[in-house]
Amino acid sequence: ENIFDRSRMAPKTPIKNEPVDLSYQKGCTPERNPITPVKLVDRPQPDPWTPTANLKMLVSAASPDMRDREKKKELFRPIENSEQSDTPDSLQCDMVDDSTVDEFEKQRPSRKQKSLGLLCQKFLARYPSYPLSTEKTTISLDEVASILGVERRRIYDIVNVLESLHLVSRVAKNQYCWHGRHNLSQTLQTLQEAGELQYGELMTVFQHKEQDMEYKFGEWKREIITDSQDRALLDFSEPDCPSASANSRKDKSLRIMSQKFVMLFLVSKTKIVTLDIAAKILIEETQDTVDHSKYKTKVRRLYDIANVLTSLGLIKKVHVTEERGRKPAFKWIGPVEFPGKTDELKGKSPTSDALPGTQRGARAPYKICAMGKRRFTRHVSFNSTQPCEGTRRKVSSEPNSIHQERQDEHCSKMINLAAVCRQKIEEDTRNPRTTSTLCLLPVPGDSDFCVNPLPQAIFPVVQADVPNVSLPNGISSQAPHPSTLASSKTENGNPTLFPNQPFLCFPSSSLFMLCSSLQEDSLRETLPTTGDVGNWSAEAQAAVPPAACQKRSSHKCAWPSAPVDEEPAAKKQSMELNDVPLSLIVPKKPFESPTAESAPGSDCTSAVYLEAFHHHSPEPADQECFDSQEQEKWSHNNDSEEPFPGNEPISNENANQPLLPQYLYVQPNAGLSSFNFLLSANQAPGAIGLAASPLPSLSIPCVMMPSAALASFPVVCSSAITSPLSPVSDGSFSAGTSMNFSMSGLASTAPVFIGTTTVVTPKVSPTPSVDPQQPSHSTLHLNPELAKSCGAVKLDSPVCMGHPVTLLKLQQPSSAPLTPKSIRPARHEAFFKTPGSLGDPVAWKKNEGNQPRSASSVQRRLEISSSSPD
DNA sequence: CGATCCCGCCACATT
DNA sequence: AATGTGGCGGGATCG
Repeated sequence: ENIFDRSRMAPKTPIKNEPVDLSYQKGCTPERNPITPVKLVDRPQPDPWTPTANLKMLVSAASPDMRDREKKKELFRPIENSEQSDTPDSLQCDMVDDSTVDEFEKQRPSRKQKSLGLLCQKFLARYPSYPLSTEKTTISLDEVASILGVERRRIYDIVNVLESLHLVSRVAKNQYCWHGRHNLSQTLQTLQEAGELQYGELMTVFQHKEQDMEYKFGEWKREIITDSQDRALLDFSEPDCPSASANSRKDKSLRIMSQKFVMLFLVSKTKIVTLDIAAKILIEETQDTVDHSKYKTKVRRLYDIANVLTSLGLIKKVHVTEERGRKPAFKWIGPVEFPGKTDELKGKSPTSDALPGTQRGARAPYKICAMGKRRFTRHVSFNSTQPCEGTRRKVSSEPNSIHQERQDEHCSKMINLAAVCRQKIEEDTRNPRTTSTLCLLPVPGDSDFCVNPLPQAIFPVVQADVPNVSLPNGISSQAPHPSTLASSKTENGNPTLFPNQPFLCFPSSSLFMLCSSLQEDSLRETLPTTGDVGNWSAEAQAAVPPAACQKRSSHKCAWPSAPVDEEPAAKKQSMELNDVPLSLIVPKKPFESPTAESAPGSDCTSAVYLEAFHHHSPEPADQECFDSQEQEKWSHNNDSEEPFPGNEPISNENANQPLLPQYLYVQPNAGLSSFNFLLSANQAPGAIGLAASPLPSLSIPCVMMPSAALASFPVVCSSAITSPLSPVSDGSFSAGTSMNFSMSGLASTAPVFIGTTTVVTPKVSPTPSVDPQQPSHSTLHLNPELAKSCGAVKLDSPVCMGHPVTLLKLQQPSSAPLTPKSIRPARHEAFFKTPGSLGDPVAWKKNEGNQPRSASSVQRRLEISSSSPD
């Protein structure tokens, strides 16, 4: 419930009603709610006359908390409340009272409904995950508490944890400032490093045999005790001046605990920490006198923290079974790797400041404060920038380092994206059935690229909504076009699994990197886990003029060869820029120009860049980044050759070209793109060359999918694409050349098929020359064709046991926005729609709490942007 | 019955 | 002194 509506809730919504409820109501008709708890509440079937009920009633009546209950009750009966408000009659009230009592009794909101986790979600739903830098959201504890219908005490619990991660900061009494997740990755990185120092070794021990653990633990404790004082302070950024602010404060424990808790995760190899261990470690009590009560208390606190972290989508509950049985534990599902070289990036990105329209610019100069102290110098942001003041409270923490935000954001986005993907994958791996899946099927043509034929080779498709969770506003949330939406839903419902089908189906809104050959060492390339991602983007950014980054809106294709200078024309500004998850990769090769030429005519929703990517292989050793477990998992399922997008090793040696892996990268549209693709351009022999005019010269094993500007669409590609065949994109693409993806932007989301097989690739309109401008026409024509082709494929090739669904998708999208004018509007629409509003409720629910948040943020952004002409 | 964790008392901090 | 914070743990609920 909460998840959906946040769109409407303005921070200052009247306290009267639960904002959530209101929105909810608006969004859905009451009739639809039957299943929701609310419904239950409404049900006037008071049966209060059970002994228990009476008793409870009396008690509640007598107790002061009656109020609260009333409040809660209201929360749970959104509809009624709203009605009431509308009809201000005492009568109503009375009725309410009666019913309330009864109802109340009956369904005293279950404990769960009042859980801290839920509360936290509500809380988070009120604020954008990635607030615009310009908007400073202040949080009034009182207000929030009343709005959410809880005592302030509870809010403290939440805020304290959030504060420990720098999602908020205390500004004044009763006032907090919302920062969002912009700096989250950085914070986490800092924590990781700190954790490494503090717990690294210990955790290692823990993870292994418990035997020596005890011993180690004791040793560790002693150690800690000796110098921990110092350390502890360090870790906690807050205490800017540890010395000054008399560490006397014993408070902050929740914050500190929270940070430590997070550290444990980050340090842990398995990313799983049991409460038991965490509690023990965190007690840090001098002696092993882990007195039970203390332990108990610690655990209780950890639950509190865990709830919040869970709401943030950073951890999830799991159970680990050990000799003793199963223990409660939590698994880290947040970003794992962080760009190691923040500093470098910083220095490197010339563009950052230059970015046009960057709101950031408006910000006050940030000070870099060396608060970090010894080891944290680097992570300035971590500490509040203020000079120490007497007390912590006084220190109004400045929004954490604003500097290098772009990079950070960028990186974090990447990371988040990756994390999301990974998470999703993991989940899916576990329950393939529940989620839509991305199937990588054996690709006939190219072995390098080939996917494991095993049935297991099912990859989760990242739903459009999924990415939303962690992604910054623009990025993940592709505002799906209505039609798109429909299609996507369909997809959700039916996992795109084509047994034996030579297609690769990719979820939209995800970033994938496909490479031709697999190499062990290239693991670091793995999208999800690696910190490299950040680097890439950073690099790319640096290399490419900022302007180039965005602009699908402009419809111009920024080709590498073609200077991005045109970009300025694009009005869309920097706003989105920040959100652009990926940066363009500038082609280093000359051959690109041809491509550019061919493409120029067409509007590109997204810019496609080809680039010879050199891995700087900064850290060959990076493998570690990769969660070993994950690796195992993957390898487990597939013979080591998993072509999993993220993990796929980069093609290398076999590449024809001396240049190492080249990637074809499609720049997502600013903010709205559905997904990004990175494909290795290196062509392995037999690799697919894109026949399409755009990249003829390039032999690209794979084709990238354009990020449909607005739409998220699935891409299907067969590995063996013969040159003659041009990938067919949805109508909008007019199936011209693969490169025409750009056009897709106009089109709604349509699945893209890239296939080698003739069957697969219907040559709709092979002509690259297709005018992007008139996608509509082509679209029309094409659609039918596509449909046919699809049908043909389906029928003809056993390979494609494809679901009809898939086919449908293809057709649907095209049909929607055919008219030129519609196109425009469509886009516009897309602009304003957020996955949240459009998305499938179920899907949303499935996702972690953060999704909603991000969505909301997106929405906010969009709304804001709306004001300005596109 | 163990896992969770709500609830709110009450000490301490800040205003 | 009033009000803000938040440690803390009893005990209710959940599974």
